[in-house]
Formats: sequence, structure tokens, C-alpha cells
Amino acid sequence: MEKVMLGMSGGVDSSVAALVLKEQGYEVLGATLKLHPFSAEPERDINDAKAVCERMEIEHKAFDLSEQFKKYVTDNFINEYISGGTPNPCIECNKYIKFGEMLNIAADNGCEKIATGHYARIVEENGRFLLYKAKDTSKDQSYVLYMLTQNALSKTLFPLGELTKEQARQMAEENGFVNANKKDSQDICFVPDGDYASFIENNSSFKSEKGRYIDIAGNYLGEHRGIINYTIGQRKGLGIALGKHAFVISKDAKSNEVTLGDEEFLFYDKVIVDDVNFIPFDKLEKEMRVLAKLRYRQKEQPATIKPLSEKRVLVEFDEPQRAPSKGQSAVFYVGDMVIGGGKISWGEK
RNA sequence: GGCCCGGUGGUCAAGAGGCCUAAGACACCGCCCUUUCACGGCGGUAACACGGGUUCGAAUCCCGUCCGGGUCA
Repeated sequence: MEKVMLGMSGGVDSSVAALVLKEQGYEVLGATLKLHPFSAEPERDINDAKAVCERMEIEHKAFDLSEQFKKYVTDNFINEYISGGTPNPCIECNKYIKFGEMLNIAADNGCEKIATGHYARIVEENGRFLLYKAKDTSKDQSYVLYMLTQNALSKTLFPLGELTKEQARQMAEENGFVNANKKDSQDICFVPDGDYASFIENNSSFKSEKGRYIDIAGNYLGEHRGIINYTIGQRKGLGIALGKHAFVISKDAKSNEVTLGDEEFLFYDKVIVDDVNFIPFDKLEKEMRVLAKLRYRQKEQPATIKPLSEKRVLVEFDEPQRAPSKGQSAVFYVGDMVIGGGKISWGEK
């Protein structure tokens, strides 16, 4: 019987994933990763995962990856914000932790494969492993998985890829899982109170300093709370009343200035993406028509991607896109298939 | 000090005796959405500087106090 290490957060999804794997005949090892000491209810998640495993009579183990998590996720998160970008820590976590370190741990524990509760699908085709959106496109999480390598994809299972969230919840209830009605996770997992600016100050030597809000022309508008509190396109929380909606148009880490203006200034035609990873092929040889997303919840937009170098791509959108932000990820699709993606580094109007 | 303006919610700002148990915008707060940050949707809190008058009735008129700004020797 093939043995699989399933990453179990303590939430409904990964619990149901255990159920599906077991039904499919796998021997499951439930693994709860301790990633950081900042959980709101540190004991609860691991206990929930344990309870589910006990109920299904599968093995459960906890692993401490907090050192690696700090190195690959938290520190990068802090540095990106300090340098004026807008990081997506889930991307690093998937790349280095869930589909990096966990693969190693799995091997150490006699598991040929790993699994997670992500809503996405992997299909093998002519020896290549392809990543597709989940059947339930409303819950699809393929955006946060674009960085998976062939090695990772070949050893990964997404048991929920064919299920809807409704079905998953129902299965959890039918099987009496303690977490059947647990709220979906949200916010940054290591910043449960949502105050990531304080997190940055408490976990680095960086001191957030107040600075100037300016308009497009450079005129002083008011005082901001520190550049790390803002991201491109943001409207809420600016704390400044201009009589009309104001948006963060840009931010400058050097001068510590945040530029505010009308929404129209947020739209860009072209975006440069670095650290790209492609899934159906190793390298983009020539330009390609795709659908691209610049943020997790954005609807895909038609665009052409052009190779600039091995790890760098130019994305030209058919229609200008709102608020591309350095540090966020651009992900490319053809239909339901993930072509790849990378980190936004620059945009042009 | 004299004279002149002006003081409405967090900000800007309607209002010029009953239609005001005070508009709107922006901000703010909450909820929803969401494995990132955001966007977005829905809802909510909140004011007539103070004290006297006049009047059937005052945010709106009068007087005084306090506080801003201007101006004059």
C-alpha cells in the first residue's frame, strides 16, 4: 500500500483530504507542521488534526519547521515590505515549506508522496505533470501553486480537486469531524490579529516611521503611518479625507513617501515578472497567449507573455490592469491549466 | 487694545425662523468576501462652541463669554 504524508492544518479541508485518501486506498500519515509561535489558538489546530486522525485510525505526527519557516517565509515577508513591496507569504510557504521541506520529511518517514487540502488538480500527461484548477472553480487555489516543480508535482496529491467545498463540509459532518463547522482560515497565518505592521516591527530591527502622503504632482497631502502599512491600489485605512476616494498609486521606500490619487492612475498595460516557473514546459521559448491573474481573487485577464530571459517574462495585457504590485504573483492560465507564474517586479502604463 | 469676519459630526461642507428628531462627500467602525496584501459588496456611529434672550417656534435673529483669522494705531 502506498504511503502518503498528508499535511493537516487542523481545518476541514485537510481533514476531508485524509478521508478521501483513505477511501482511495492509501496509507495516510497525518502531519501537522508547527510553523510559527504566533497562532491564535496554538493547541487547537493540532488537537483537531489529531482528533480527526484518531477517528479515522490513521497515524498522526507533528513536525517542527519553525526554523525553516522563519528563514523562508517570515524573513522574506519582512524584507519585501521593508523594501516597498507587497509580499504574498503563502507563495513562499508553498514553495519552500509545504512542497519543499515537507517532501523531505515525507521521504524520511517512508512516504513516497505528499498530499494537501488544496483545491486544485494534477494530471499526468505524456510523462509531464500538469496543474489544473479545481473542479469547484469558486474555491480554486491553483494560483498559490504555480511555483510547483515537476519533481514536486510528481509526488503530490490533491484529494479535494474534484470536490466542492459544500461536499467537503458535508463529508466532514457525516464523519463527525470536530472541525466540520470550523471557519475557513483567513488572514496571514502568522499574524492572527491582522496587524502585520506590528509583526514586522516586533520581528525585525525595522522601525516604521511616519511619512508624507503626496499627490501625483508631488504636493503634500498629509501624513501616513509608515510605508509598510500600504499596498498599491489600497483605499481603506488611509485615514485621509480628500472628499473623494483616494488610492495608493505608488510608494517609495527610499523617500518614505506614499503617492495618493484617483483610481485611473492604477492601470498598467505591461508587467514584468521575475522568478518564473512554468509547468507544462521548462522554458518559455516564444510569446504565448494566456489568461493572467495578478492577485489571488482577480478574474483572469487575456494577455500575451513574452520571454525576456530564462527567469523573466513580460506580460502584455489586452486591457490595462489595476494595481499590479511588486512582490505579488502573476499566474498564467490556458483554460483551466496553469502555465506558470512569477513575481511582479515592475509595471508600465 | 479698537474694529471686522468666522465658529455645524474625524475632515470638508449644505443650511439663510418652522420642510432639521440637521444634507452630502470623504474619513472611521462592523459584517461579508478571502489560505497573502489589497479591490469589492452591505450596513453603522457621529455635529449646530457655551450661556442668556426675542419668538407660538432658532443651527438660522439679538446680547454676552470663550476660541480662531484679519485689520488698525
